[in-house]
Amino acid sequence: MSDSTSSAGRIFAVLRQLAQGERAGMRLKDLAAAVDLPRPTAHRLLHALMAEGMVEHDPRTKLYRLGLELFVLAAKAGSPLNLRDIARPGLLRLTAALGETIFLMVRNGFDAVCIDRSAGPLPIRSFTGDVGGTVMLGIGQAAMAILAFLPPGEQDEVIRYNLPRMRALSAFDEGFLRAEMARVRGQGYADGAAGLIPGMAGLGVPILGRDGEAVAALSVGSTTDRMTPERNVVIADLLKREAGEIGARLNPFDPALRRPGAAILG
Amino acid sequence: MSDSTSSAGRIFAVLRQLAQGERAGMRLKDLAAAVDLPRPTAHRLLHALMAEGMVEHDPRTKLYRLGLELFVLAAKAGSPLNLRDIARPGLLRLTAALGETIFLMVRNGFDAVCIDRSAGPLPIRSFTGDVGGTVMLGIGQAAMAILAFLPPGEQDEVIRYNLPRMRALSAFDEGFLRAEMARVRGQGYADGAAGLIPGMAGLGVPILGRDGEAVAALSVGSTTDRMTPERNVVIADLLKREAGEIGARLNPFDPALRRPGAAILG
DNA sequence: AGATCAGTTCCACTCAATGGAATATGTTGA
DNA sequence: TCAACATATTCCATTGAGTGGAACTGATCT
Repeated sequence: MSDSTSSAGRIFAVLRQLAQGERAGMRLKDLAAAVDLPRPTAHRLLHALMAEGMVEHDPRTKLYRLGLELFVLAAKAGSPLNLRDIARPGLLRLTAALGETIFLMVRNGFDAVCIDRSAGPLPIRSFTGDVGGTVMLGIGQAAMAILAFLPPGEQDEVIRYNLPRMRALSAFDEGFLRAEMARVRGQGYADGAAGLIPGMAGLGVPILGRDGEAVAALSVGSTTDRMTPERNVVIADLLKREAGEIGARLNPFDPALRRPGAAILG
Repeated sequence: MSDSTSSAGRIFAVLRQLAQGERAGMRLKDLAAAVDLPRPTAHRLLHALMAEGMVEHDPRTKLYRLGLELFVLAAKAGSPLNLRDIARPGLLRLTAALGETIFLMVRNGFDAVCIDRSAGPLPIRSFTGDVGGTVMLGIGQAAMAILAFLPPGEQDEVIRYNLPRMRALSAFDEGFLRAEMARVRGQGYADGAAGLIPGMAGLGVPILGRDGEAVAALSVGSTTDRMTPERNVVIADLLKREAGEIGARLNPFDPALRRPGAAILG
């Protein structure tokens, strides 16, 4: 933390704390304690954030919570030619064709973030949750599909970083993870082997950048009874087709870049 | 601007500038000029934001753009009992029943922000755009539905603030706006009178808080040929039913609040 | 009604952020 | 290929913006 502008650190510590905290919001005292700031400092910070619309305050209950301006910023975030815009038609086609909920997940460091979701008719529980939801690379079909299609060096790095975090939740060992990655890489898609959420199953395929490295994934979230082995093959094919098209539209000759071949995503 | 923590102001000025700027990102020089900061300061700020994951930097092109962590924060933002979660089933039902794209917009000061969207089969252009999209209260059917169902005092305030902003875009006069508000209030829904986007039409109904004040809106985005007067009535009825149910589930005896009757949204 | 606790305001001090200058890096043109 | 330029990045002495202890206010509990 050598030279980090500490204002920024504090501001986002506060915002993250509000994001973690109770849905209804947090009181000043608890928030200040949680981020380890004196009350007056936290107070001033919160009011600055309120002026920006990033935090809301219910005067009746004295609760602070995240403001809607964050949606406005998030809407513009993401890869340059906007993966989301490119992928949307594909998501809609898949939902229409399969009658399932489709997720678009992007790699973000050691995690994958859901940046779009096209909802099917049946209600789905997923650890991804909704747009903005995060999972460790390797957990769930989409994030597994991404991990399985990273270059080996990066895979190792991700595993080294994520394994300890995974153990905290459940029993994941490196051997199992690597075997699963190999299997997924072989068949070209991740399916719902790990029954992390009872009754729920899914299937994910990677979206590959020009260099053949996974930058994102498409996945289906569904129930176990709808994901039969025969249907899985059909679904995987459809997903692969769309993912391939998205990847192709992502890559070619990015006009914003000097030469073709540049990575689209950091 | 008396005592505002200027760090926060600068940080969000930078983020907003990145949101406005070109999709592909901005160079340090231009960004610094745009937010009127010396280059080194902008540079330090950007790197602090990168450490937080709020900004990404493509080393090849030297372009800075908004990072995916914003999605993570935005996912947790919004009203306490999470209007979005409450409303989602309704959005899905409506999309299924009507085959149209449904928007969920929430009031945010003088604007309305789209916080969810359930996509129908046909491609829709709307000024709202997507989740995170913003429109002035009064523009478009959803934001008009909200405006029309605010208490008179607030309506005046909104009009006073928004009219100048509106004139910049197109010819809106106060008389027209007020007449439209009265009409919408009378029929209980906003329909696509103003053809701001050629070929596109829509219909919005308010979601009312316990005090009868609009806090949000449901709207349909569609094409003019699909929005016939007869169908509008059917659509309005369906929307009203769902909006009523959402409003009801929003209000009663919020357990987070001491007494029933508190406003859910700031 | 008094006590207690959370929220808010105040302001002198200080240390963190600032930004001018210097350096490094990469880009353009000849 | 190499100079000339433009942009990005690092450095560090200066300083004023943010800090936080203390005091005030107002709400809530007993």
